[in-house]
Amino acid sequence: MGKQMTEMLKGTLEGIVLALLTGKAAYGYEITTLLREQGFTEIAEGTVYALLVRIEQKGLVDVEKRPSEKGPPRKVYTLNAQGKNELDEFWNTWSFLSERLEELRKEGN
Amino acid sequence: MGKQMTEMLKGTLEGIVLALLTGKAAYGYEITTLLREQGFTEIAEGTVYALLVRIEQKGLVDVEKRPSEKGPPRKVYTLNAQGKNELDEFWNTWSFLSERLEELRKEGN
DNA sequence: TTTGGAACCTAGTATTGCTAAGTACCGGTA
DNA sequence: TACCGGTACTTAGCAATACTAGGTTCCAAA
Repeated sequence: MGKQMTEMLKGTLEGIVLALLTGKAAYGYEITTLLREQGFTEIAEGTVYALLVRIEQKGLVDVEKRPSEKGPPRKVYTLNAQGKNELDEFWNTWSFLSERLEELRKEGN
Repeated sequence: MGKQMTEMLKGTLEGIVLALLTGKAAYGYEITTLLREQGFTEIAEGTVYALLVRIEQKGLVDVEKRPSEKGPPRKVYTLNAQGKNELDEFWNTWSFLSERLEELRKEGN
């Protein structure tokens, strides 16, 4: 992963995962796969699991264990009310930053 | 500063400062003021100085000391060729992330 | 002399993504 | 049976970066 991307993901990856969970519960391995499909091809597996632990501890998601036919049980994450709030805030913060950067890019000669 | 914004600035603040330096040299105190005017009202002064040390050590800027009428000498930073390359890469990384996020936002129901 | 603003510096902390290694479960294959 | 590969999750230690909270220097004005 490019160093720039790694640093830029700090603070956005959590929002990205929360957004992925909107309207659709998912488990860790699945989320990693989704991220890779969306173009984040080099996201480390461990990164995702660590992030999921974090958002669970923050109370942004509800967790349910479900058996899998192909391996150890899955931990399925569902966005709860608090998680939705956090996601709203994330979009606000993102919008602000995004607008500032687009202005800066325009000015750049 | 909101915690989300703090985390989101990781990886973008450097790009923002490089962008500010495009076509216009500036010194630390001035850059801090510029950032505040652009809406980043709570950027810590120490953060900017530390960042300037970093980009100087990475060789992205040239530095010149100039006397000031009102205090200790200013350190004026100018974007050099390597800095312009870094800024280009920054915009590429930013564009990628930005596009992914806009897609995610659209999908969010 | 003291105060305040301009201008810069830095040690320590918290957060977060990555590296690298591991465990558990199961089906297929030699 | 024994092994391998894919699914699925976990964790300890490291690196990068923004913040906190102090500090220093210089000069002019009160």
